[in-house]
Amino acid sequence: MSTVEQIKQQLKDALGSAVEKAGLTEGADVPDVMLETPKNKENGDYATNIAMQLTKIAKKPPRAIAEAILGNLDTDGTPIKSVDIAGPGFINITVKTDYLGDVVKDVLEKGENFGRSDAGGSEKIQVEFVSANPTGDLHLGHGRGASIGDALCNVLDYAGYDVSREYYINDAGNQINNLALSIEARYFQALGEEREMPEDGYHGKDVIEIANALAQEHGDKFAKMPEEERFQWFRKHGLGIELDKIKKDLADFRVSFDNWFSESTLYGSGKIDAALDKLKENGHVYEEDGATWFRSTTFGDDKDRVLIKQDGSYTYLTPDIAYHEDKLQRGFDKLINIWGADHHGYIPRMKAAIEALGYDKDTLEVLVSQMVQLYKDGEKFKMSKRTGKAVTLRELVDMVGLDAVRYFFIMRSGDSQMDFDLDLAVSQSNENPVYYAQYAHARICSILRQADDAGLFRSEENVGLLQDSEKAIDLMKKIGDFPQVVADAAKLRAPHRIATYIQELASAFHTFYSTDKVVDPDNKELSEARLALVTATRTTVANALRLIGVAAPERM
RNA sequence: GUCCCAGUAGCUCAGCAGGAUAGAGCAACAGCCUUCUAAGCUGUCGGUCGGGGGUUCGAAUCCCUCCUGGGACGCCA
Repeated sequence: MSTVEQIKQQLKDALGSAVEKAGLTEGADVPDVMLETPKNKENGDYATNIAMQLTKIAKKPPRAIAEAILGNLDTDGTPIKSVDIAGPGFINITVKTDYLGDVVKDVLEKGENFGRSDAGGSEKIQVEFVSANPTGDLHLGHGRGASIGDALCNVLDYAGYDVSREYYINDAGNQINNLALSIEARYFQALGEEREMPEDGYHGKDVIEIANALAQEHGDKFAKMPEEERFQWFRKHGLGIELDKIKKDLADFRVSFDNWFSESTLYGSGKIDAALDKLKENGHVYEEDGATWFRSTTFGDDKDRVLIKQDGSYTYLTPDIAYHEDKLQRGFDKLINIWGADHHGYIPRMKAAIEALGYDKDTLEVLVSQMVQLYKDGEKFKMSKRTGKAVTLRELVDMVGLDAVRYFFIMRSGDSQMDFDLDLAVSQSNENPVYYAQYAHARICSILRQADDAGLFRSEENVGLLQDSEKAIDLMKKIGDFPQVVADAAKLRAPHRIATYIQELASAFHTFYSTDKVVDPDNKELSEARLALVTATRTTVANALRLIGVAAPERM
């Protein structure tokens, strides 16, 4: 339990027993004492609305209840410095600040593990994200999904969940056939023959490059090959190249996976039939118009869905159901999928399938990452120079830099559509929020270098001296919040909260820095204490930045 | 037409398992570098939380309805 959690628990215990002693509940269920942090500092360090919540049970006005609680509150041995009643009946609590030194010590002791908690109770969660079809380059939307997914996984892990990252490779469907046919057409074109692209072909430049390379390396070898053999060869080759490219793009984007799950393995293993059988046994499948249907409307979907088409092949849904069954059989308590906004209509049927397979529908959570729109010079920026189509992730990173891209994608909640301002992201100025936090880190590193030169080193002995400064107190409080921020971000699946916190933490530091001199050879003890604080700040900033995949530079 | 997401300061957005006087960054304006990095700090300006109803001690937050923007509605993936 973190230092701040311990304080809060003590406050809750003290308030809880005061409620009981005041005889306000008369055997009724006592609501949990909720502590919140008031927005306004004037209202103390913590506040509780317990008096208002008890109005129904105690049948008294909230202020009278609050007075009764305070009358029975035993503050001895608690961190409580003062309490008062405010507004409609809030109990505001101001806490003694001695514990803040422990926060600093805690950070220094835990280092890169400061912020970790066991809030998640080792719940086994699998997060599936990106999962772009291996038929072309990753684009902006995938980048946002990757940023959110990776940060969410980091946050879940830090908050004590047992997390597994997975990428589902759609390597079995029609789209791969189309890729093969597209390569084939481009290949013949490269040999100088007239060839039309297939109807649903991939017109991207990457396919042309693949075909040109084949023609250059192998000449007309494939033209002489039997059609089926050639097709299979192009299929396998194209898939391999596209997938390798995706893997490299993601690795360069600082995103990694525990497992790359191939859709095609579902076919050989009999898992698709097994899933279909299970749906049939549970009575959710029927035949109509020569097709096999899933009665997903039973579980709230708009309409029933086809599982096996008239031509005998599966729809996209069928192997996907088998895939989710496979995930659940692997023992995960919860599955989180991060999908692009264009797939959100798919959610009800997938949840229906989860339910039809006999699982609680809340076992699957789908987070939708909304559209990204690039802006440049105040206007929409759409076209990639290279392909004439959507801007790829790699191009975006080349334009604005990895840290800025990761930061911009994570600083907004995933379920808002976002405008990505290229000019702002590129600008190396105070307009760009990504530098604010990085600068705090670099500044601290600079202070530590200078302290080192001056022969001053951090010491935990006199951290009590830090309480002389209001700015230092605010900074320590902010640091102490970090474990809870991480736990909340994990629970609410809201990794963007880490970015919000980073801004607040950096702000608290910059404010402190502007007035409180750290390295001061004339005041050794205070310097040592402040060096301890500043080191703790650096650790916290670095840990938070690491969670969202942004670098913490030592110099800028 | 149905469903999903969004609508909060000039701009981009936080806040939304109900809480106090709605926040931040940028922009604008006024200050602060002989002192650890001014990519910084301090202050000012800026709001019918899309409109209208409702629920209650209390609503940006929950419910209904309408408006606007985006997306999805395939035996494609």
